[in-house]
Amino acid sequence: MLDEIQKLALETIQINKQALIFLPSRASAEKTAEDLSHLTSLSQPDLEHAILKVVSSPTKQCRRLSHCIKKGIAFHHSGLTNDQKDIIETAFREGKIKIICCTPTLAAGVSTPAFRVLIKSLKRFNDRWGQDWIPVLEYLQMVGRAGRPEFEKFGEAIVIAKNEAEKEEIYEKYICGVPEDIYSKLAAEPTLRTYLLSLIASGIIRDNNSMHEFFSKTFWAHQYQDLPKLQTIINKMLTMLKDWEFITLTNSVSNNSEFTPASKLNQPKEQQMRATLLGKRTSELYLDPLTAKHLLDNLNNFTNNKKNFSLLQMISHTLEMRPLLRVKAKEQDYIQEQLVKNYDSLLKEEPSAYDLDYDDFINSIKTALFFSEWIEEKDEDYLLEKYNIRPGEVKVKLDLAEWLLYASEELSKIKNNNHAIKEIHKLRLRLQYGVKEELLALLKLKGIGRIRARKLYLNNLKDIGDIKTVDLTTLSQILGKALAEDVKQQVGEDVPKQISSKKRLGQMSLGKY
DNA sequence: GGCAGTTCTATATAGACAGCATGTC
DNA sequence: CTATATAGAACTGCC
Repeated sequence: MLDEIQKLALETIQINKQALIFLPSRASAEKTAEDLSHLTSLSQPDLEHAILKVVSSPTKQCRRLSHCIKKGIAFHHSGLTNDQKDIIETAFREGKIKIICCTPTLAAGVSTPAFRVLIKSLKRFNDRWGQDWIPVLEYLQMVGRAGRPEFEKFGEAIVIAKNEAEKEEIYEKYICGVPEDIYSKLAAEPTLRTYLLSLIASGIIRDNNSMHEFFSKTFWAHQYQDLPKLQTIINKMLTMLKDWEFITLTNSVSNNSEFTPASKLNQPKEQQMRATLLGKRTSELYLDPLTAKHLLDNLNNFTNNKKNFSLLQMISHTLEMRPLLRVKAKEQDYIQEQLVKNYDSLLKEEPSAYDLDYDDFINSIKTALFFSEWIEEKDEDYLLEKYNIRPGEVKVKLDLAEWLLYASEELSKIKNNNHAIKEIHKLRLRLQYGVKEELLALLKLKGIGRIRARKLYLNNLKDIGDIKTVDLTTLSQILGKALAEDVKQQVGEDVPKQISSKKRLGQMSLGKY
Protein backbone atom coordinates (compact mmCIF):
# COMPACT_ATOMS: atom_id res chain seq x y z
CA MET A 1 0.00 0.00 0.00
CA LEU A 2 1.33 3.42 -0.89
CA ASP A 3 1.80 5.95 1.84
CA GLU A 4 1.08 9.65 1.49
CA ILE A 5 4.62 10.56 0.58
CA GLN A 6 4.75 7.95 -2.14
CA LYS A 7 1.41 9.00 -3.60
CA LEU A 8 2.47 12.62 -3.72
CA ALA A 9 5.85 11.76 -5.19
CA LEU A 10 4.39 9.61 -7.95
CA GLU A 11 1.80 12.23 -8.72
CA THR A 12 4.56 14.82 -9.04
CA ILE A 13 6.27 12.68 -11.63
CA GLN A 14 2.98 12.17 -13.43
CA ILE A 15 2.43 15.88 -13.90
CA ASN A 16 6.03 16.01 -15.13
CA LYS A 17 7.43 18.00 -12.26
CA GLN A 18 10.07 17.41 -9.63
CA ALA A 19 10.06 17.05 -5.88
CA LEU A 20 12.41 17.16 -2.95
CA ILE A 21 11.48 14.91 -0.06
CA PHE A 22 12.98 15.83 3.29
CA LEU A 23 13.45 13.01 5.76
CA PRO A 24 14.72 12.96 9.31
CA SER A 25 17.55 10.47 8.90
CA ARG A 26 19.92 9.15 6.30
CA ALA A 27 18.52 5.64 6.56
CA SER A 28 15.00 6.85 5.82
CA ALA A 29 16.22 8.96 2.93
CA GLU A 30 17.79 5.89 1.39
CA LYS A 31 14.86 3.64 1.99
CA THR A 32 12.31 6.14 0.73
CA ALA A 33 14.33 6.54 -2.46
CA GLU A 34 14.70 2.81 -2.88
CA ASP A 35 10.99 2.13 -2.40
CA LEU A 36 10.06 4.86 -4.85
CA SER A 37 12.51 3.62 -7.43
CA HIS A 38 10.60 0.34 -7.56
CA LEU A 39 7.47 2.28 -8.46
CA THR A 40 8.68 4.28 -11.45
CA SER A 41 9.43 3.36 -15.01
CA LEU A 42 11.96 6.11 -15.69
CA SER A 43 15.41 5.18 -16.93
CA GLN A 44 18.77 6.95 -16.62
CA PRO A 45 21.45 4.30 -17.23
CA ASP A 46 24.33 6.75 -17.77
CA LEU A 47 23.92 8.19 -14.28
CA GLU A 48 24.00 4.75 -12.74
CA HIS A 49 27.52 4.25 -14.03
CA ALA A 50 28.75 7.70 -12.99
CA ILE A 51 27.72 7.15 -9.38
CA LEU A 52 29.64 3.92 -9.07
CA LYS A 53 32.99 5.09 -10.31
CA VAL A 54 33.58 7.96 -7.91
CA VAL A 55 35.30 5.70 -5.39
CA SER A 56 37.87 3.05 -6.10
CA SER A 57 35.64 0.27 -4.85
CA PRO A 58 31.90 0.93 -4.94
CA THR A 59 30.31 0.41 -1.55
CA LYS A 60 26.88 -1.02 -0.91
CA GLN A 61 25.75 2.58 -0.48
CA CYS A 62 27.06 3.43 -3.95
CA ARG A 63 25.30 0.42 -5.41
CA ARG A 64 22.05 1.29 -3.72
CA LEU A 65 22.26 4.84 -5.00
CA SER A 66 23.06 3.69 -8.51
CA HIS A 67 20.04 1.39 -8.52
CA CYS A 68 17.77 4.23 -7.47
CA ILE A 69 19.26 6.74 -9.79
CA LYS A 70 18.79 4.68 -12.89
CA LYS A 71 15.10 4.99 -12.17
CA GLY A 72 15.31 8.77 -11.83
CA ILE A 73 15.24 8.80 -8.03
CA ALA A 74 18.14 9.76 -5.77
CA PHE A 75 18.97 10.02 -2.11
CA HIS A 76 21.25 12.74 -0.86
CA HIS A 77 22.99 13.11 2.50
CA SER A 78 26.37 13.66 4.12
CA GLY A 79 27.46 10.06 3.64
CA LEU A 80 27.82 10.62 -0.11
CA THR A 81 31.01 11.90 -1.66
CA ASN A 82 30.99 15.41 -3.07
CA ASP A 83 31.24 13.98 -6.54
CA GLN A 84 28.08 12.00 -6.04
CA LYS A 85 26.28 15.01 -4.61
CA ASP A 86 27.35 17.08 -7.60
CA ILE A 87 26.13 14.47 -10.04
CA ILE A 88 22.76 14.35 -8.31
CA GLU A 89 22.30 18.11 -8.08
CA THR A 90 23.26 18.62 -11.70
CA ALA A 91 21.06 15.81 -12.95
CA PHE A 92 18.17 17.17 -10.93
CA ARG A 93 18.58 20.61 -12.44
CA GLU A 94 18.70 19.01 -15.88
CA GLY A 95 15.50 17.18 -15.10
CA LYS A 96 17.03 13.72 -15.39
CA ILE A 97 16.29 13.02 -11.75
CA LYS A 98 12.71 13.60 -10.71
CA ILE A 99 12.83 13.03 -6.97
CA ILE A 100 15.55 13.55 -4.40
CA CYS A 101 15.05 12.04 -0.96
CA CYS A 102 17.30 14.02 1.29
CA THR A 103 18.25 15.07 4.78
CA PRO A 104 18.62 18.80 5.50
CA THR A 105 21.90 18.93 3.53
CA LEU A 106 19.97 20.12 0.58
CA ALA A 107 18.11 22.79 2.51
CA ALA A 108 21.28 24.67 3.31
CA GLY A 109 23.63 24.06 0.40
CA VAL A 110 23.55 25.04 -3.25
CA SER A 111 20.19 26.18 -4.47
CA THR A 112 18.26 23.18 -5.71
CA PRO A 113 14.69 24.28 -6.21
CA ALA A 114 11.84 21.93 -7.00
CA PHE A 115 8.19 22.39 -7.84
CA ARG A 116 7.19 20.48 -4.75
CA VAL A 117 8.74 19.98 -1.36
CA LEU A 118 7.50 17.12 0.79
CA ILE A 119 8.37 16.94 4.44
CA LYS A 120 7.92 13.61 6.10
CA SER A 121 8.29 14.83 9.61
CA LEU A 122 9.22 17.98 11.48
CA LYS A 123 10.71 16.03 14.34
CA ARG A 124 14.24 14.84 14.58
CA PHE A 125 16.33 13.01 17.11
CA ASN A 126 18.29 15.21 19.43
CA ASP A 127 20.92 14.20 21.96
CA ARG A 128 19.41 16.01 24.87
CA TRP A 129 15.74 15.33 24.47
CA GLY A 130 15.37 12.47 22.06
CA GLN A 131 12.75 13.13 19.43
CA ASP A 132 12.06 16.83 19.21
CA TRP A 133 10.65 19.51 16.91
CA ILE A 134 13.18 21.07 14.55
CA PRO A 135 13.66 24.85 14.59
CA VAL A 136 11.21 26.97 12.63
CA LEU A 137 14.16 28.41 10.76
CA GLU A 138 14.98 25.01 9.40
CA TYR A 139 11.41 24.44 8.36
CA LEU A 140 11.51 27.72 6.46
CA GLN A 141 14.69 26.71 4.71
CA MET A 142 13.17 23.47 3.49
CA VAL A 143 9.94 25.10 2.42
CA GLY A 144 11.98 27.75 0.64
CA ARG A 145 13.13 25.14 -1.83
CA ALA A 146 9.67 24.87 -3.31
CA GLY A 147 9.00 26.68 -6.55
CA ARG A 148 11.42 27.58 -9.28
CA PRO A 149 10.93 31.24 -10.13
CA GLU A 150 12.34 30.83 -13.63
CA PHE A 151 9.81 28.15 -14.58
CA GLU A 152 6.81 28.33 -12.33
CA LYS A 153 4.57 30.91 -10.81
CA PHE A 154 4.37 29.03 -7.55
CA GLY A 155 5.60 26.01 -5.66
CA GLU A 156 4.10 23.61 -3.15
CA ALA A 157 5.38 22.58 0.22
CA ILE A 158 3.57 19.78 1.97
CA VAL A 159 4.15 18.63 5.51
CA ILE A 160 2.78 15.27 6.59
CA ALA A 161 1.08 15.13 9.98
CA LYS A 162 0.43 11.86 11.76
CA ASN A 163 -3.00 12.85 13.02
CA GLU A 164 -5.35 15.76 13.57
CA ALA A 165 -3.70 16.77 16.81
CA GLU A 166 -0.30 16.92 15.22
CA LYS A 167 -1.74 18.83 12.31
CA GLU A 168 -2.93 21.52 14.71
CA GLU A 169 0.38 21.56 16.47
CA ILE A 170 2.31 21.95 13.23
CA TYR A 171 0.00 24.70 12.09
CA GLU A 172 0.46 26.63 15.31
CA LYS A 173 4.15 26.00 15.62
CA TYR A 174 5.40 26.36 12.08
CA ILE A 175 2.84 27.91 9.76
CA CYS A 176 1.94 30.63 12.24
CA GLY A 177 5.20 30.42 14.14
CA VAL A 178 7.95 32.96 14.08
CA PRO A 179 11.56 31.96 13.56
CA GLU A 180 13.43 31.68 16.82
CA ASP A 181 16.13 34.15 17.73
CA ILE A 182 19.54 33.42 16.41
CA TYR A 183 21.59 32.60 19.42
CA SER A 184 25.17 33.69 19.50
CA LYS A 185 27.60 30.89 18.85
CA LEU A 186 30.05 32.51 21.19
CA ALA A 187 28.06 31.09 24.05
CA ALA A 188 29.68 27.72 23.53
CA GLU A 189 32.82 27.43 25.60
CA PRO A 190 35.10 25.99 22.91
CA THR A 191 34.26 28.90 20.63
CA LEU A 192 34.64 31.42 23.41
CA ARG A 193 38.10 30.28 24.44
CA THR A 194 39.22 30.08 20.82
CA TYR A 195 37.98 33.62 20.22
CA LEU A 196 39.41 34.93 23.42
CA LEU A 197 42.86 33.63 22.54
CA SER A 198 42.71 34.96 19.01
CA LEU A 199 41.60 38.37 20.23
CA ILE A 200 44.51 38.50 22.62
CA ALA A 201 46.90 37.17 19.98
CA SER A 202 45.85 39.85 17.54
CA GLY A 203 46.16 42.56 20.15
CA ILE A 204 42.51 43.58 20.09
CA ILE A 205 42.27 42.57 23.72
CA ARG A 206 45.26 43.63 25.78
CA ASP A 207 43.78 44.26 29.20
CA ASN A 208 40.54 44.10 31.14
CA ASN A 209 39.45 47.37 29.71
CA SER A 210 39.70 46.44 26.07
CA MET A 211 38.30 43.01 26.87
CA HIS A 212 35.21 44.47 28.39
CA GLU A 213 34.86 46.91 25.57
CA PHE A 214 34.95 44.13 23.03
CA PHE A 215 32.62 41.70 24.71
CA SER A 216 30.04 44.28 25.63
CA LYS A 217 29.69 45.01 21.93
CA THR A 218 29.13 41.42 20.87
CA PHE A 219 25.77 39.95 20.20
CA TRP A 220 26.55 37.43 22.85
CA ALA A 221 26.80 39.92 25.68
CA HIS A 222 23.66 41.52 24.37
CA GLN A 223 21.77 38.26 24.72
CA TYR A 224 23.59 37.07 27.75
CA GLN A 225 22.09 39.42 30.29
CA ASP A 226 23.93 38.12 33.31
CA LEU A 227 27.18 40.07 33.08
CA PRO A 228 28.74 38.86 36.35
CA LYS A 229 28.31 35.28 35.20
CA LEU A 230 29.82 36.13 31.85
CA GLN A 231 32.74 37.70 33.63
CA THR A 232 33.18 34.57 35.72
CA ILE A 233 33.38 32.37 32.66
CA ILE A 234 35.84 34.65 30.94
CA ASN A 235 38.02 34.82 34.02
CA LYS A 236 38.02 31.08 34.27
CA MET A 237 39.16 30.89 30.68
CA LEU A 238 41.86 33.47 31.13
CA THR A 239 43.27 31.44 33.98
CA MET A 240 43.17 28.31 31.85
CA LEU A 241 44.92 30.00 28.95
CA LYS A 242 47.56 31.26 31.33
CA ASP A 243 48.08 27.88 33.00
CA TRP A 244 48.45 26.30 29.60
CA GLU A 245 51.05 28.91 28.65
CA PHE A 246 49.14 30.37 25.74
CA ILE A 247 49.04 33.80 27.31
CA THR A 248 50.82 35.73 30.00
CA LEU A 249 49.06 37.90 32.50
CA THR A 250 51.05 40.57 34.16
CA ASN A 251 49.40 42.81 36.66
CA SER A 252 50.09 44.94 39.63
CA VAL A 253 46.64 44.41 41.08
CA SER A 254 46.32 41.16 42.97
CA ASN A 255 44.70 38.49 40.85
CA ASN A 256 43.52 36.06 43.45
CA SER A 257 39.86 36.72 42.90
CA GLU A 258 38.29 34.93 40.00
CA PHE A 259 35.03 36.67 40.61
CA THR A 260 35.75 40.20 39.58
CA PRO A 261 32.52 42.09 40.04
CA ALA A 262 31.09 43.62 36.92
CA SER A 263 31.27 47.03 38.50
CA LYS A 264 35.03 46.87 38.40
CA LEU A 265 35.11 46.08 34.72
CA ASN A 266 35.16 49.66 33.64
CA GLN A 267 38.05 50.61 35.82
CA PRO A 268 41.23 50.68 33.83
CA LYS A 269 43.46 48.03 35.29
CA GLU A 270 47.07 47.37 34.80
CA GLN A 271 46.57 43.69 33.99
CA GLN A 272 48.21 43.12 30.64
CA MET A 273 47.36 40.15 28.46
CA ARG A 274 49.81 38.91 25.88
CA ALA A 275 49.83 35.80 23.76
CA THR A 276 52.90 33.62 23.91
CA LEU A 277 54.48 32.20 20.76
CA LEU A 278 52.58 29.00 21.42
CA GLY A 279 49.37 30.95 21.88
CA LYS A 280 49.86 32.89 18.66
CA ARG A 281 50.50 29.79 16.61
CA THR A 282 47.55 27.97 18.21
CA SER A 283 45.35 30.87 17.25
CA GLU A 284 46.71 31.03 13.70
CA LEU A 285 45.95 27.35 13.33
CA TYR A 286 42.35 27.97 14.41
CA LEU A 287 42.80 25.40 17.11
CA ASP A 288 40.66 25.24 20.20
CA PRO A 289 43.17 25.91 22.99
CA LEU A 290 41.91 22.79 24.77
CA THR A 291 42.81 20.71 21.74
CA ALA A 292 46.16 22.42 21.38
CA LYS A 293 46.90 21.61 25.01
CA HIS A 294 45.85 18.00 24.46
CA LEU A 295 48.10 17.69 21.41
CA LEU A 296 51.05 19.26 23.22
CA ASP A 297 50.71 16.95 26.20
CA ASN A 298 50.50 13.90 23.99
CA LEU A 299 53.34 14.95 21.73
CA ASN A 300 55.48 15.41 24.76
CA ASN A 301 55.24 11.66 25.28
CA PHE A 302 55.88 10.81 21.66
CA THR A 303 59.17 8.99 22.01
CA ASN A 304 61.03 6.66 19.70
CA ASN A 305 59.10 3.57 20.70
CA LYS A 306 55.74 5.11 19.76
CA LYS A 307 53.89 4.40 16.56
CA ASN A 308 51.52 5.84 14.02
CA PHE A 309 48.70 4.47 16.09
CA SER A 310 49.80 6.78 18.89
CA LEU A 311 49.35 9.85 16.72
CA LEU A 312 46.13 8.59 15.20
CA GLN A 313 44.62 7.95 18.60
CA MET A 314 45.80 11.37 19.75
CA ILE A 315 43.94 13.19 17.00
CA SER A 316 40.93 10.88 17.30
CA HIS A 317 40.49 11.78 20.93
CA THR A 318 39.57 15.42 20.26
CA LEU A 319 36.38 17.45 20.16
CA GLU A 320 37.09 18.27 16.54
CA MET A 321 36.96 14.63 15.46
CA ARG A 322 33.48 14.16 16.84
CA PRO A 323 31.29 12.36 16.20
CA LEU A 324 33.69 9.44 16.63
CA LEU A 325 33.04 6.02 15.18
CA ARG A 326 30.87 4.27 17.74
CA VAL A 327 31.74 0.90 19.15
CA LYS A 328 28.80 -1.48 18.83
CA ALA A 329 27.91 -4.05 21.45
CA LYS A 330 29.18 -6.84 19.26
CA GLU A 331 32.49 -5.08 18.72
CA GLN A 332 33.36 -4.53 22.37
CA ASP A 333 35.61 -7.55 22.60
CA TYR A 334 37.43 -6.85 19.38
CA ILE A 335 38.11 -3.22 20.29
CA GLN A 336 39.29 -4.19 23.77
CA GLU A 337 41.60 -6.72 22.20
CA GLN A 338 43.01 -4.08 19.87
CA LEU A 339 43.38 -1.68 22.78
CA VAL A 340 45.44 -4.19 24.70
CA LYS A 341 47.54 -4.81 21.63
CA ASN A 342 48.25 -1.12 21.25
CA TYR A 343 48.46 -0.30 24.91
CA ASP A 344 52.12 0.68 24.78
CA SER A 345 51.41 3.11 21.98
CA LEU A 346 49.07 5.30 24.00
CA LEU A 347 50.47 8.74 24.68
CA LYS A 348 48.13 9.27 27.59
CA GLU A 349 46.87 6.87 30.17
CA GLU A 350 43.61 5.08 29.61
CA PRO A 351 40.90 6.85 31.61
CA SER A 352 39.05 4.92 34.28
CA ALA A 353 36.03 2.99 33.09
CA TYR A 354 33.89 5.23 35.30
CA ASP A 355 35.23 8.36 33.73
CA LEU A 356 32.69 10.35 31.73
CA ASP A 357 35.30 10.45 29.02
CA TYR A 358 35.62 6.69 28.82
CA ASP A 359 33.15 6.20 25.98
CA ASP A 360 34.93 8.79 23.92
CA PHE A 361 38.20 7.10 24.68
CA ILE A 362 36.98 3.71 23.51
CA ASN A 363 35.46 5.27 20.43
CA SER A 364 38.73 7.05 19.73
CA ILE A 365 40.39 3.64 19.61
CA LYS A 366 37.95 2.51 16.95
CA THR A 367 38.43 5.74 15.04
CA ALA A 368 42.20 5.36 15.20
CA LEU A 369 41.88 1.78 13.97
CA PHE A 370 39.88 3.04 11.01
CA PHE A 371 42.66 5.49 10.12
CA SER A 372 45.22 2.72 10.55
CA GLU A 373 43.40 0.53 8.09
CA TRP A 374 43.11 3.34 5.59
CA ILE A 375 46.89 3.73 5.53
CA GLU A 376 47.11 -0.04 5.12
CA GLU A 377 45.40 0.51 1.77
CA LYS A 378 41.97 -0.85 2.68
CA ASP A 379 39.28 0.38 0.29
CA GLU A 380 35.98 2.18 0.88
CA ASP A 381 33.87 -0.94 0.64
CA TYR A 382 35.87 -2.69 3.35
CA LEU A 383 35.77 0.38 5.59
CA LEU A 384 32.00 0.69 5.26
CA GLU A 385 31.51 -2.97 6.11
CA LYS A 386 33.90 -3.06 9.03
CA TYR A 387 33.61 0.43 10.49
CA ASN A 388 30.22 1.50 9.21
CA ILE A 389 31.70 4.65 7.75
CA ARG A 390 30.37 5.91 4.42
CA PRO A 391 32.55 7.31 1.64
CA GLY A 392 31.49 10.90 2.34
CA GLU A 393 32.35 10.53 6.00
CA VAL A 394 35.68 8.92 5.21
CA LYS A 395 36.61 12.04 3.30
CA VAL A 396 35.55 14.33 6.13
CA LYS A 397 37.47 12.35 8.74
CA LEU A 398 40.60 12.25 6.63
CA ASP A 399 40.44 16.01 6.13
CA LEU A 400 40.11 16.53 9.85
CA ALA A 401 42.99 14.17 10.53
CA GLU A 402 45.11 16.04 8.02
CA TRP A 403 44.37 19.34 9.64
CA LEU A 404 44.99 18.15 13.18
CA LEU A 405 48.23 16.49 12.17
CA TYR A 406 49.37 19.60 10.36
CA ALA A 407 48.66 21.51 13.54
CA SER A 408 50.54 18.89 15.55
CA GLU A 409 53.49 19.21 13.23
CA GLU A 410 53.50 22.97 13.65
CA LEU A 411 53.29 22.70 17.43
CA SER A 412 56.15 20.21 17.36
CA LYS A 413 58.22 22.74 15.48
CA ILE A 414 57.79 25.24 18.29
CA LYS A 415 58.78 22.55 20.76
CA ASN A 416 61.73 21.48 18.61
CA ASN A 417 60.50 17.92 18.67
CA ASN A 418 62.26 16.70 15.56
CA HIS A 419 61.29 13.09 15.95
CA ALA A 420 57.63 14.04 16.06
CA ILE A 421 57.97 16.41 13.11
CA LYS A 422 59.47 13.69 10.94
CA GLU A 423 56.96 11.00 11.87
CA ILE A 424 53.94 13.27 11.59
CA HIS A 425 55.01 14.50 8.22
CA LYS A 426 55.29 10.97 6.90
CA LEU A 427 51.97 10.00 8.43
CA ARG A 428 50.26 12.97 6.80
CA LEU A 429 51.41 11.83 3.39
CA ARG A 430 50.21 8.32 4.07
CA LEU A 431 46.82 9.54 5.22
CA GLN A 432 46.47 11.80 2.25
CA TYR A 433 46.99 8.95 -0.17
CA GLY A 434 45.92 6.00 1.94
CA VAL A 435 49.08 3.99 1.40
CA LYS A 436 51.65 1.92 3.23
CA GLU A 437 55.00 3.52 3.80
CA GLU A 438 56.68 1.52 1.05
CA LEU A 439 54.73 3.41 -1.63
CA LEU A 440 55.70 6.91 -0.54
CA ALA A 441 58.63 7.16 -2.95
CA LEU A 442 56.41 6.50 -5.95
CA LEU A 443 53.80 9.06 -4.96
CA LYS A 444 56.17 11.90 -5.76
CA LEU A 445 55.23 11.28 -9.39
CA LYS A 446 52.31 13.24 -10.74
CA GLY A 447 49.50 11.05 -11.94
CA ILE A 448 50.41 8.29 -9.50
CA GLY A 449 48.12 7.68 -6.53
CA ARG A 450 47.45 4.77 -4.21
CA ILE A 451 46.17 2.41 -6.90
CA ARG A 452 48.81 2.97 -9.55
CA ALA A 453 51.63 3.13 -7.04
CA ARG A 454 50.56 -0.24 -5.66
CA LYS A 455 50.41 -1.63 -9.18
CA LEU A 456 53.93 -0.44 -9.91
CA TYR A 457 55.19 -1.85 -6.64
CA LEU A 458 53.66 -5.23 -7.37
CA ASN A 459 55.53 -5.18 -10.65
CA ASN A 460 58.73 -4.72 -8.71
CA LEU A 461 59.07 -1.04 -9.53
CA LYS A 462 59.63 0.30 -6.05
CA ASP A 463 61.20 3.72 -6.40
CA ILE A 464 62.19 6.45 -8.82
CA GLY A 465 65.37 4.59 -9.70
CA ASP A 466 63.36 1.56 -10.82
CA ILE A 467 61.16 3.80 -12.92
CA LYS A 468 64.22 5.24 -14.59
CA THR A 469 65.73 1.90 -15.50
CA VAL A 470 62.61 0.04 -16.60
CA ASP A 471 61.93 0.10 -20.31
CA LEU A 472 59.05 2.07 -21.68
CA THR A 473 57.21 -0.94 -23.05
CA THR A 474 57.03 -2.63 -19.67
CA LEU A 475 55.96 0.60 -18.00
CA SER A 476 53.30 1.12 -20.65
CA GLN A 477 51.85 -2.27 -19.92
CA ILE A 478 51.38 -1.26 -16.32
CA LEU A 479 50.25 2.36 -16.63
CA GLY A 480 49.04 2.70 -20.17
CA LYS A 481 51.10 4.34 -22.86
CA ALA A 482 50.32 8.00 -22.27
CA LEU A 483 50.91 7.95 -18.54
CA ALA A 484 54.03 5.79 -18.89
CA GLU A 485 55.60 8.36 -21.20
CA ASP A 486 54.60 11.18 -18.91
CA VAL A 487 56.13 9.43 -15.92
CA LYS A 488 59.31 8.70 -17.84
CA GLN A 489 59.63 12.39 -18.62
CA GLN A 490 59.07 13.27 -15.00
CA VAL A 491 62.06 11.16 -13.96
CA GLY A 492 64.16 12.83 -16.60
CA GLU A 493 64.24 10.13 -19.24
CA ASP A 494 63.98 11.38 -22.80
CA VAL A 495 61.00 10.27 -24.74
CA PRO A 496 61.12 10.74 -28.52
CA LYS A 497 59.40 13.99 -29.43
CA GLN A 498 56.88 12.69 -31.92
CA ILE A 499 55.67 10.04 -29.52
CA SER A 500 55.31 12.52 -26.74
CA SER A 501 53.14 14.81 -28.83
CA LYS A 502 50.99 11.86 -29.75
CA LYS A 503 50.62 11.19 -26.07
CA ARG A 504 49.09 14.59 -25.49
CA LEU A 505 46.44 13.93 -28.06
CA GLY A 506 45.70 10.63 -26.49
CA GLN A 507 45.42 12.19 -23.09
CA MET A 508 42.97 14.77 -24.29
CA SER A 509 40.64 12.25 -25.74
CA LEU A 510 40.92 10.18 -22.60
CA GLY A 511 39.84 13.12 -20.56
CA LYS A 512 36.92 13.80 -22.77
CA TYR A 513 35.33 10.40 -22.99
C1' DG B 1 16.51 -29.25 3.98
C1' DG B 2 15.09 -24.81 2.11
C1' DC B 3 12.13 -21.10 1.39
C1' DA B 4 8.91 -17.20 2.47
C1' DG B 5 6.86 -14.72 5.74
C1' DT B 6 6.93 -13.07 10.39
C1' DT B 7 8.60 -11.34 14.66
C1' DC B 8 12.35 -9.87 17.53
C1' DT B 9 16.37 -6.98 18.43
C1' DA B 10 20.30 -3.99 17.86
C1' DT B 11 21.48 0.10 16.03
C1' DA B 12 21.51 4.79 14.71
C1' DT B 13 19.68 9.10 14.79
C1' DA B 14 21.37 16.54 10.20
C1' DG B 15 25.24 18.93 8.86
C1' DA B 16 30.08 21.29 8.08
C1' DC B 17 33.82 24.67 9.53
C1' DA B 18 39.02 25.31 10.80
C1' DG B 19 45.36 25.13 7.60
C1' DC B 20 47.60 24.63 3.13
C1' DA B 21 48.42 23.93 -1.67
C1' DT B 22 47.29 20.90 -5.61
C1' DG B 23 46.00 16.64 -8.35
C1' DT B 24 43.69 10.51 -8.26
C1' DC B 25 41.08 6.66 -10.96
C1' DC C 1 9.70 17.24 26.03
C1' DT C 2 13.78 10.12 26.36
C1' DA C 3 11.03 8.12 20.04
C1' DT C 4 11.25 5.68 15.75
C1' DA C 5 12.58 3.61 11.57
C1' DT C 6 15.50 0.49 9.66
C1' DA C 7 18.42 -3.54 8.85
C1' DG C 8 19.35 -7.78 9.95
C1' DA C 9 18.96 -11.79 12.83
C1' DA C 10 16.08 -15.32 14.57
C1' DC C 11 12.23 -17.78 14.29
C1' DT C 12 8.14 -20.08 12.28
C1' DG C 13 5.52 -22.75 9.25
C1' DC C 14 5.09 -24.86 5.07
C1' DC C 15 6.60 -27.54 0.97
